[in-house]
Amino acid sequence: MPQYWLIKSDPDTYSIDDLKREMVTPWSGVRNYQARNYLRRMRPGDALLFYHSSAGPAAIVGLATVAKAAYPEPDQFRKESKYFDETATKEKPRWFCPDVRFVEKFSQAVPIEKLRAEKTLKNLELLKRGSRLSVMPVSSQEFECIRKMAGR
DNA sequence: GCCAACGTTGGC
DNA sequence: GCCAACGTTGGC
Repeated sequence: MPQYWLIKSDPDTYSIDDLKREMVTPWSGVRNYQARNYLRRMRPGDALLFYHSSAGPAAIVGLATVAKAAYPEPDQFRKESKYFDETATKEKPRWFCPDVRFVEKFSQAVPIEKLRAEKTLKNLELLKRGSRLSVMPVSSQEFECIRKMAGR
């Protein structure tokens, strides 16, 4: 059974359009342990809701899928990277990233305001007070609800 | 740009 | 191991 997840990205840094152009990208740069643990649980074929944060209006803007299970993230070893982590070693990597593949960009994005108005989504991690997790699981019911809201 | 909420760091 | 200070996130 595929699992469902939501991944956040600041579109000024990396948008759904960037993913559409690249098609596949390593989901690197996550530096939060809970989010990392979720990334490590992802399996090829899992479905990903792509969320744009910080941009007016914040919204779920499309779908992606896991192309490759998480592996040690290269940036943690690269001194010149902003994600360099001197505590990480090749023997004991600290951070992991899956490869993510573009699936579709919604013709109508689902803004956070509409998500909040939906009863089915009342427990969605994204909507919890002060939620800052950038990777989170989504139930199949929540996933289907959001897909319907996007007109799919 | 503001600011509340949160995770991390580091002194003790 | 506590907790204050700090930096970051993210909605508005």
